[in-house]
Amino acid sequence: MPTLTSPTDLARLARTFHALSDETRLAIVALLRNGERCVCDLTAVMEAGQSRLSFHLKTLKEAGLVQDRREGRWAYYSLVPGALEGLESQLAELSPMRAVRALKVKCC
Amino acid sequence: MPTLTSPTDLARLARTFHALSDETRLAIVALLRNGERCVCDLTAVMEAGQSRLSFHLKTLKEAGLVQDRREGRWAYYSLVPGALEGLESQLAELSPMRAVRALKVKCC
DNA sequence: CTTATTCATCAAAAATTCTTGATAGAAGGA
DNA sequence: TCCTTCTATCAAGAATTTTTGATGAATAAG
Repeated sequence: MPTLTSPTDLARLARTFHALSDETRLAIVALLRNGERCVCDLTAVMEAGQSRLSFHLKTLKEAGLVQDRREGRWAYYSLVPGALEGLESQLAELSPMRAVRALKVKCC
Repeated sequence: MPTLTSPTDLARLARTFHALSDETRLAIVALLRNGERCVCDLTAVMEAGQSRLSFHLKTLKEAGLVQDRREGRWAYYSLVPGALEGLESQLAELSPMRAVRALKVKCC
């Protein structure tokens, strides 16, 4: 039975949510839904200076939500496959209705 | 087509994630899965002073994640039904694989 | 080799968030 | 009424996060 009450789990989950708790970072994630982008693209599309963007990308990367790939002088960032889906699952674990929903599935 | 790119949406979503970005608040949510609790219970169970807890409960309440009910001198807090599930949906919208999953459902 | 571009990192300042202790209100019991 | 309990709020300080501008490394082009 995964209870998700361990302080360690909660701390890690809190850090992940923190990565998504900023509008700039959410906008980055929304952009990356459409695929990989280099930092220069992101700086152009969003209204953000380069070092500011770099800071937020680092935050997202440390949370395991995005990954980067170097090519020449460009850094391409993309969503880590499954990361958001994993967070969804953890959120579901946090929900009080999980048991009920499981029951419904069994019944129908 | 809900794109979830509107700045307003992102700002609200960011605020919701912020409410969950703190270990103390996550612990509160985890506790409230089992049902309503008065503040005095929470102060006892968690290692937190009363005004600290009050601050975090207010944060969760303003994010629409918990609600309170007064009874005599006690304040009972509980999860807002469906709030976490709603957040789950928004997270799903943010995920790049949504379209693919929809396709899979169609195919199988 | 010199220059320009892309990006990460650093330090300082600004802004925000969190904690703490004090105060006050509301409710109930003696 | 007086006292205690439960809770919210406030202000001050502490801590953390974010922004900004500067610097430097790496890459490539002229």
